[in-house]
Amino acid sequence: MVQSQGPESLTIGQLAAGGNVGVETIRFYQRKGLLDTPTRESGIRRYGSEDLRRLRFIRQAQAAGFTLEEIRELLELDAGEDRSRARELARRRIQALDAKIAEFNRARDALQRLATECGAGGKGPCPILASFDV
Amino acid sequence: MVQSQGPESLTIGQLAAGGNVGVETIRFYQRKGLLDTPTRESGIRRYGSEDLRRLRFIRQAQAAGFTLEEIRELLELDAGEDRSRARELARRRIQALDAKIAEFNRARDALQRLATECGAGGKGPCPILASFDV
DNA sequence: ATAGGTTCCGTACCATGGTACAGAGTCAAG
DNA sequence: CTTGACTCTGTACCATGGTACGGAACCTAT
Repeated sequence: MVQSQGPESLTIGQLAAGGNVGVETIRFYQRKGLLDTPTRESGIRRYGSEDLRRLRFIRQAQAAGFTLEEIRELLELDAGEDRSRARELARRRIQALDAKIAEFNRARDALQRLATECGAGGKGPCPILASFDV
Repeated sequence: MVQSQGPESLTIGQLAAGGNVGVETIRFYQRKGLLDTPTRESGIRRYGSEDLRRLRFIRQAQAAGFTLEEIRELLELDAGEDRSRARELARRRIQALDAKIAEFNRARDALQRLATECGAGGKGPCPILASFDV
């Protein structure tokens, strides 16, 4: 096992574990420009807590529905001066999220209806298609 | 222009238009077993309102987060007798939807925070990563 | 009867977000 | 000083959900 040398000197495997992703995913993000590839003093590259923070951000942002490409832009923006662009991206995404949340709630209702009707002890097939005919 | 002959005799193009998808998408769904491929009396296949209903169901179910594979199963179930299986799928999906809705709400809050902090007229970069550090 | 828009069928290609090697190098513990 | 775990680089492959295209057949209005 590779021994830890503090939070500022993680191997790629430790970084991956810390972000709950596979090593290959880290490399994939590096190729996409989402994480940078540190220079190496020895044969092995070392990562710090900032990398871990970025990695975790990526996963959060993904969960918020951002694409990797959008996340790449957000990461650039985080360092830059363009406040309006960041606000714009956030605003758009909030709208998309609101739409999705509403849609999911409608779907939830339809499924609830389905589960109820289907559980009502009747016989024959469940009216699956019908349960979505709003 | 191809003339309509009533709701029970749609061309693939009309079906596609009615379901708000492209013709190629219909064919794709046919290949995947989500829609069936009617026999043709003449050189051109004809579709009916039941096909349109299935097509619309597919889009609804997709919006509810079902994969095409799951949708295929739902469509089979709709005709069959296995009420418990359908209920099970619905139940699982409701749980997944609830989780997603909660996640999206959290993300929404983070983005709202970001937009606010970022819009507060300060100078320098927005604390994008920080806004997701819960 | 011919031109145009559709349809048919097969196959190829695309984006997104990874995942899986192979072969060589590195590193730490025993 | 070897062994075993881990890393590095490059390239290939995967699933999902489509989208595009070529060439032939078809169908309808003129």
